[in-house]
Amino acid sequence: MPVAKVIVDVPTMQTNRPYDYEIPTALAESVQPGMRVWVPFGHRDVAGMVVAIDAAPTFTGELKSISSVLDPAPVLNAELLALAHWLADTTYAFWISCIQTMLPTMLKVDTDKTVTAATPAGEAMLTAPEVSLTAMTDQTELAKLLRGVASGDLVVHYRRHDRAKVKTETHAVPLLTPAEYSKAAAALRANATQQRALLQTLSDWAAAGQQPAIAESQLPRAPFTAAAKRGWVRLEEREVYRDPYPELRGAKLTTPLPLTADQQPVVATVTAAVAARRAETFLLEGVTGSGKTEVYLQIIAQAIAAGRTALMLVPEIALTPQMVHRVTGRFGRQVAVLHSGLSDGEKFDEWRRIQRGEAKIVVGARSAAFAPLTNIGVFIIDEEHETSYKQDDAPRYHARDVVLHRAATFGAPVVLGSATPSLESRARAEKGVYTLLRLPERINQQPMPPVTIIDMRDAMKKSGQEDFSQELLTALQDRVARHEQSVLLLNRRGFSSFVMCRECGYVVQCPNCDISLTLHMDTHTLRCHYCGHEEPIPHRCPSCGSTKIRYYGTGTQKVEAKLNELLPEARVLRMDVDTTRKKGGHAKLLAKFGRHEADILLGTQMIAKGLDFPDVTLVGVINADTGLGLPDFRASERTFQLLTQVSGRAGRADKPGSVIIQTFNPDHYAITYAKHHDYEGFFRREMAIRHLGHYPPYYFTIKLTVSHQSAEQAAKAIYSLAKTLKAGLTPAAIVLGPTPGAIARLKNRYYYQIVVKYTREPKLAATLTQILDSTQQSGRQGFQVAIDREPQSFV
DNA sequence: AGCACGCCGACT
DNA sequence: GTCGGCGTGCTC
Repeated sequence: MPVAKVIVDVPTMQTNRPYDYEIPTALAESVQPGMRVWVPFGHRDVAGMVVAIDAAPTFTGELKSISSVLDPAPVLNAELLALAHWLADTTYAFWISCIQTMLPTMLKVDTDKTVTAATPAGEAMLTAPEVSLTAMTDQTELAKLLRGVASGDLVVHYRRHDRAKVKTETHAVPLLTPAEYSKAAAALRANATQQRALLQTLSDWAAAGQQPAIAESQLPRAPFTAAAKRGWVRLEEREVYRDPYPELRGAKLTTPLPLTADQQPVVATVTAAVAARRAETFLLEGVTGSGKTEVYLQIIAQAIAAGRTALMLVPEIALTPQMVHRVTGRFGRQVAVLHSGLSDGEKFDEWRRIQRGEAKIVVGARSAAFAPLTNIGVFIIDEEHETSYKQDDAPRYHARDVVLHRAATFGAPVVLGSATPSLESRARAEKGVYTLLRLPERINQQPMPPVTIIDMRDAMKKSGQEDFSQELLTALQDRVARHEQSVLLLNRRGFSSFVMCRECGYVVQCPNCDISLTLHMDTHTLRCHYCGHEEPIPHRCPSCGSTKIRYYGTGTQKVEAKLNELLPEARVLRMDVDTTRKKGGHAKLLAKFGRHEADILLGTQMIAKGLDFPDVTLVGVINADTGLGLPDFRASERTFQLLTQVSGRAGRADKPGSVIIQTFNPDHYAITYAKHHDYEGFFRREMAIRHLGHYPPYYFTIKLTVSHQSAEQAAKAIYSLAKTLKAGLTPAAIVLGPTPGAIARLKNRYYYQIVVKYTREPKLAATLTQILDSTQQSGRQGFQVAIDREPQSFV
């Protein structure tokens, strides 16, 4: 007797495995792996996912039966089901959580718990025939209802409501001939203007053989329903897709641009791998403006021509209309776009277009790595170094790993593109694991803009300004006078979280770890998140003795005000989380700047990515240092990447551009290599440092976090966890901590963590699984354990 | 996550 | 004597 293996929607360690269910004869034909089902579980009903159909149960007890099937066809195919299993294994996340992240939100089943009256006494307890307990906030009311359940006066129901709403439009199917319509019109009363207009419209549609949506007629719905009753027309509900980019439709498709001598071999090499169905990974190192996007588009075109599909990932922030326009402009409606700016309905519809094979190209942010494309011919990850490809919460996956895994199953090449590849990827290219491809020249042979480094230690003394050097102010003034535009980057990473001397640029370091200390305002101390070292906040600089040592950080609002004061004639556009919160706010601001309605675009990180304005001839970086001060071994890498990227924004068209970088650390290698646009130089230097410090890419890393409402409980748990962990490790592994989390208390929970650096640990996976299991058993009292492989940061 | 089962304090 | 507190264990 066949049984369904079901992963139930109960995200706990104990239930993180398939449960056997009998398939009722009525459903024997319809139940398939990849379908969502509704099953009895314990004392209630829950949603679940069928992951397999087996010939016989492994469970020896009495089986329960599947109550109902929620999907007419599987929502996950065999490849994606296997991917979910692999994802759960590699990220230590619950299987069901992985399944849910792979599906659009609209396919998540909402369960609602309600009560209805079973007796007259029960009726008296309820304000409505059916009362929901899920949304109940009033605790005394809830207690009252639960007593009613206990006494038998009320009965509990578990209702599921599917969010998956398909949008429909009403279409009109004309049933008469034009001649018959004019006859009907003639029979109308003289004042029936609306009916007459409707008959005319229907007659036109009948003549043209059309069955359009009634909305197109500009007539109200009422006359249509009346007409349907008279047999003049039949109304049909037809499914439509919610189109996130209606404005892009109807435009003529762009044609491929001629390739440069650099681009051509890149396209040829990758398309050869596509044709050979070879799962080779290419690292495409191309400077800003070297025409990477055109290369991607032509590779995609080749894959589509070969009858295959293509998946392209871009960072969320780069999914501007500009970018979407380039891809849809080339491939039209074959493209599906997936990103967080879409409504749930739009995402669901794009997802269904992909699943049905109607969209063959997917462009999307991180989670688009799970797009239900079949027969994928090529994978592309643009700006491959971007940290947003790693998800911060469970399942803690990296989109790059997901793509590489899928590429192996499809036998398809992967292109990782970046002007500043992550050290991990560049090192793999060095070792021959990836194939390195280069686009060293900008597309129109333009030189990279000259970069001037301003030493703020001197500049502050001269100008008396802490945010603006005289050089930067003069340059800005000059651009305003010439009606050219400027971009000003305020590097906000690490806002106020570290302590630096304004006199000499000294940042307080840990004596044991070669890493800057983090400010903890709750305890007024500086702490090291690697080894747990702690010291009081100094009042004098330990290096030069100055008293100008303070928390470092500055805000966009403050800088904007300063700018208005110093350059009153300049029109400033501020772009940060506050001004772009609204949907489309980001795009609106950029469009405004593009229309030349401002002289200076002032913003954080988000202005560094994917924007291309021909009239920008000056890029200024107000504070290049903030990233450097972070207690993060990737601080130099991130600073270099940011500075290089933002520098590439100056003078992309016919006007030459220049870059001014203000810093308190003018001699830091991340800044000097960025000045010379020297990625390779930076790579060698940083690799040497990583080697010495036993950091990635020489070592793998894993972070374990324990949290609990009680600080003592959490601390106790992390030490016992550390003991178990160390028992499963070889002596070669380096264990950092336990230390308190960067934010020791979050939402009234206390966090402790351990970081392990290792190269080869055969027992590590088993040990981690064991840790997860044991903390769940003993941890009934609210322990949470999180495992993060290759965390973005150690803090 | 829910929910029941089961063993100890302040009430009708 | 009981009602009910929430610790512990299970859900095919």
